[in-house]
Amino acid sequence: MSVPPAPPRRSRSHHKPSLADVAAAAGVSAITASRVANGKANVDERTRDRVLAAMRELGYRPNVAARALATGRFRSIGVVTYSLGSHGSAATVDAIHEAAAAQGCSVTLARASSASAEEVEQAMDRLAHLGVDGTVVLAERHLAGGLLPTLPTGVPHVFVDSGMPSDLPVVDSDQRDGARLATQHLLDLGHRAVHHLRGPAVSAAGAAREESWQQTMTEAGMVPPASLRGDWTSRSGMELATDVAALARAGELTAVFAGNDQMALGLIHGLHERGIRVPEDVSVVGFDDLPDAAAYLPALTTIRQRFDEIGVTAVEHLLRLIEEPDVEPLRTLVPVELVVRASTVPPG
Amino acid sequence: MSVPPAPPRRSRSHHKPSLADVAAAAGVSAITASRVANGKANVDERTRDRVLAAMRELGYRPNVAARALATGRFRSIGVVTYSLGSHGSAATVDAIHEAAAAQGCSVTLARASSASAEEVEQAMDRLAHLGVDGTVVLAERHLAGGLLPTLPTGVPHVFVDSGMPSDLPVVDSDQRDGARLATQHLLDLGHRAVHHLRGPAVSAAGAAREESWQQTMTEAGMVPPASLRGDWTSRSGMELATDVAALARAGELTAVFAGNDQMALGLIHGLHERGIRVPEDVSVVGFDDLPDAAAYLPALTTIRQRFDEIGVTAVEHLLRLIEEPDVEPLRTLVPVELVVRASTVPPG
DNA sequence: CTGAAAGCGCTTACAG
DNA sequence: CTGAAAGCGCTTACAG
Repeated sequence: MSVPPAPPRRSRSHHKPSLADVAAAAGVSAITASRVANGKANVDERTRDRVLAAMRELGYRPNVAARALATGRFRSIGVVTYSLGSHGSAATVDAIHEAAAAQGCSVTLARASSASAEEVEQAMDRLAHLGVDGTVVLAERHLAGGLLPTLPTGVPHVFVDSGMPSDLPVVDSDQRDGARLATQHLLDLGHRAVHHLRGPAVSAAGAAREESWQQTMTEAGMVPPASLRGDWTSRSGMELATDVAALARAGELTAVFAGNDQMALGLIHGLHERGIRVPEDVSVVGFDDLPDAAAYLPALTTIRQRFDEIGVTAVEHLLRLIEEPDVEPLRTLVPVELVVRASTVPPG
Repeated sequence: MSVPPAPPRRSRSHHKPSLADVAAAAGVSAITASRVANGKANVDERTRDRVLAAMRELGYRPNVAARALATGRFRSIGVVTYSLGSHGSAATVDAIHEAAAAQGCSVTLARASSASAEEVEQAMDRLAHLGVDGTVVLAERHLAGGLLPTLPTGVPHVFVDSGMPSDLPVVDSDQRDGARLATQHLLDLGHRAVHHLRGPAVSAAGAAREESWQQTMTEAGMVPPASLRGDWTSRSGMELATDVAALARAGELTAVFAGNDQMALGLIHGLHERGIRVPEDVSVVGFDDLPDAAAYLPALTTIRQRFDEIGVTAVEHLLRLIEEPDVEPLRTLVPVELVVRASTVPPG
């Protein structure tokens, strides 16, 4: 008497279980299983339990591709970024990611490997292929501006940290207020010769900080001197120390508002090498409040940016735009804060 | 005489054009259009040009969800990370992203908001739902170890920067060699009392560096003193300065190998506050070579990690595992390098 | 070199 | 509260 071959046990096979497998195991239709998978209310409690048990038993995972294809929504947002190298962009991406996850959205990265408009454009193009419901773009003005005409249509965008035209949704730190705070702090300390070490020409944030520094000086009755131009790196700060040292020795400079913490750090290093002490001879204020700013020598007085809030706000805006494409685009300015430490004192 | 209404021009509608639209516009079948979209060779050149032109004209973008559903491949890799806060993880993610993009893969982030094993596990679970072909996990040993039993099956994983069991694919800096290099550098300078400021207990990298420091000391005929324990932050380095200063004053310490640059920075700050000079009184070596390490005061001697190469290698391994699931898992040690700057000198 | 047909796994109205 | 049927947009053998 021959033993009949065991029937193939489909639902136990090594193939990833589908909703249909779950449904079969639970003795319901795929559509009911789908309802359970999506947490819909209109399912009998006992049915739900059976389906849930089947899912657990089979190790069911929904197939996002199928879901996306059926719904037309990817539940994913894209982030275009030049690089994660700067603390600001890394922290912002971190916050974006957290906020997106809280909304059940995943985050897909698209990186523009160089700072050229084409690169950013290509990155966005890739994203458009990648299946996202919207994107947040971390980029400087010239980049974002250059790619405006070619933005992939169909999905909404939110811009962070850039000086985009006012009819576009933008989230940014209150750059102008930060620069005002920094400059006024130095002025309040009694400095009259407050110089500015600005960021690269292409940076909208750099431009805003410089303008606000100028304005603050002017309103205080001072003539703002020519600003020095760095490129955000500590190396550029070190190099600029030559000029700053000369000005300081000539008595034309007692304080510097650096466009960011890294340049401030480099500047302090360079001044030290030339025998000029911070803060005794020159006071320095930065911008960003990097995680280690309090550990610099001297501990750095700076403007704190709320990268976390920028990220959260950007996601909030983007999600609203995804839901209601016709809603008015918002511009949000995230407040900054002056953090006084040891690098600023009254002029000697 | 009434004008007949214009026929609806489907292919020009605001709806996203599908491959079928492209095919219709080009006068070919969808399958031929698909071949062109995927760059297959077996298409007549003139046919290809027609299809390409139609794609351009319609602004066609492939629907990744549909493609993934049909092929079973997402062309996307997941990255599980605790946070992008540290330069190391941000730089690694950056490199992963670049390498993945070069292979036509997108990168999806999954963030474990706390350093608990459950969090990392949940993050991986989310990724499994998110549709990735594999994941690279940036996590400390205890985390990765704790979640081993529950790793989502079906997709391969590569671990970075963690002390996983040897049968798992791991990519990591050569931590032991780095610690040896740092310690030996101090020894070669003539220091005998080389202390170690180690990372948190849970860190596999921290443990490896400590062990290698101990071994190097022992092999040089020295008895390694008790190490001090920080948590990677510059703040913890500042706090540990109290103990280090006491040891230095007692003549029991002339050099410190700090587990990372941030702790080194904080330590130097704390020592300075207590009137102990680096490098005149105490030499300090870090680990990482952060972008600003050369701008610290003094410029920091440290061990350079090649985060870019770690990321690239991790992607390489993962992609191979995706292609051939049965391939032997590899462990790769990425070389590190000693960078000598101003924070180390012979003992006074 | 080109195409007709089936199917990937899910959800969405529409019924009942 | 539950289900049958169609369809999301693409690709994959299989023919020719």
